[in-house]
Amino acid sequence: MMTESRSQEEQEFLKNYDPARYERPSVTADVVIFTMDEDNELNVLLIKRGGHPFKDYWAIPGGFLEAGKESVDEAAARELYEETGVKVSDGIELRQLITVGAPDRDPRTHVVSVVYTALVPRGLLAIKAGDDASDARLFKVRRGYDEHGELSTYFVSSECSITMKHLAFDHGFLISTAIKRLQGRLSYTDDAFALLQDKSRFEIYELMKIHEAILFQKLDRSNFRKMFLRSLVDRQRVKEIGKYDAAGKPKTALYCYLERKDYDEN
Amino acid sequence: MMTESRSQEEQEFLKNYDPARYERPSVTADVVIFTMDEDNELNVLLIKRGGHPFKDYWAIPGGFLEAGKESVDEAAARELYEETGVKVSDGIELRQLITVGAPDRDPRTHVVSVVYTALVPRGLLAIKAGDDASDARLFKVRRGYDEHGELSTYFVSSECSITMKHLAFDHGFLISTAIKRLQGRLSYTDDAFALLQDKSRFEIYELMKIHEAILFQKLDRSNFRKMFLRSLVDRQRVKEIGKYDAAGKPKTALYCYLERKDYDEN
DNA sequence: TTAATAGTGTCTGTAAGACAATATTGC
DNA sequence: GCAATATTGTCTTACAGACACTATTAA
Repeated sequence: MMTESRSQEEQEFLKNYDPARYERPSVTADVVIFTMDEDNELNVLLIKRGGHPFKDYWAIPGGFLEAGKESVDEAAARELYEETGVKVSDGIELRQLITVGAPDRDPRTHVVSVVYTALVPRGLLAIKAGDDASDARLFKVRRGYDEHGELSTYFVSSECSITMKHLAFDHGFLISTAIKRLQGRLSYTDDAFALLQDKSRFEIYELMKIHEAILFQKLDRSNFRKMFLRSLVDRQRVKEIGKYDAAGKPKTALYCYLERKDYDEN
Repeated sequence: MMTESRSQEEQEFLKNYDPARYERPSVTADVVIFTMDEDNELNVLLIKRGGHPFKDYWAIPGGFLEAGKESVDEAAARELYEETGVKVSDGIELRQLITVGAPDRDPRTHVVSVVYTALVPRGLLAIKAGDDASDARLFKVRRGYDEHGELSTYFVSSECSITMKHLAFDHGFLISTAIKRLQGRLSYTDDAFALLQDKSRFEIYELMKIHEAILFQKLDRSNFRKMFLRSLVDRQRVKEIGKYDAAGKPKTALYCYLERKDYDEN
């Protein structure tokens, strides 16, 4: 990023620049946070809005960018931390999904939202409602037929079940987009590993459960295993770390994920 | 997008809402515009900045979002139209690429840029420099070894050759990201068709040249043909529209692209 | 004993990539 | 004529998906 001085003339220009000349929108960083629960189902974190607009509606966590102080990525990381206690520096996946900016999507003012997807292992989650929320909890993501016989996505917690359409703002659309992206990326990224309880110690079928949860579909054990051994073990994306117990008896094999430089960004 | 009233209380809240409470960043919509030239090379449209900052540097076209008046997508479409005379309503591909928002990427003020990729057939282009630009032209995108022996991307027009690093702001990074995304999407999207001179009347190898230009790599004619017939003709993405001339003699077969609902969005 | 989980093997169809052979076209 | 372009075919390897068979473990 080149921000060093380029000319005396430019310095002069900048001194006289008035940033208030143009009408500006607000910018938020929102995060669709996914995890896996004890039942091997895909979960999404929703907060119950404590204030207007959409008071008492469920929404994805997000907050306004503090202009001049932080980048949009940093705002997203901050939001993730505030809501879950998880830090990006801990190696959590936080990836840009889409930016939405229709003038009327927020009734207060023109809000441009930069939306991220985060994949967090359940064990690391310490969920707390931020100051703008009255509640925060995980919802199981399910696909099923609604009252009109249409296949649609809905969200289930211990206390309530809500449909995509009943979320605040356009958040139903955003989560739907996030799920489709997650499904599309599954075969050529390491997204599934990010949802493992322990990346350095897992069984094949643990990973398969994650694939199944994301795709909403049962997979063939034999074929998944073949894929795993070929695409991951043979290509050194993953290492076997022993399949015998202390007594030397064969046990279910354990594997360890090998971190790599990122291959899809930049 | 739900913006209808939800409660009397919320109406009251909105009446008293003061949008000036928070410091806001500026938002721009920038567009990386690709096309193919007569030499079957990938081209990108750059403008020469007419004012500070980065005066006289080459940059991708873009402009500030008019808050409250237009969506970010509309701002990008407007920018595309101003620079090339091409309208999204004419069926031009305009796709979100990435949003960048570091506080210091623009020396004037905190600018969040939502960056799009546009794929435009050469024949439709009517390039004109916008009011903030002193020049606008197409540059061939090439890969080659720089003075340090590093493989890098650079841009060549009839008059000058510039490297990625010498573009304004972080635009080198943005174009680089756009190219990688284009390459990655090539095999599972219809991006290549968007660059055809005439989608309803083209030869197989015309499409192959586009693939080659995007991948910076020669392809095997025989194998490309097989892929084309299997994945595109058999699956009705494309239709043969005759391989005989008026006299009934066999000619190079012509194909017609069949429009479809989008499969990657939503 | 049953049911669920874990692991292996087989068969088919499809597809990618390398490469050879043969037309056709435009200078 | 040559060179570039167009078309077809062969061969090998790889892999996805369907499915059958066998162990092992836990209730």
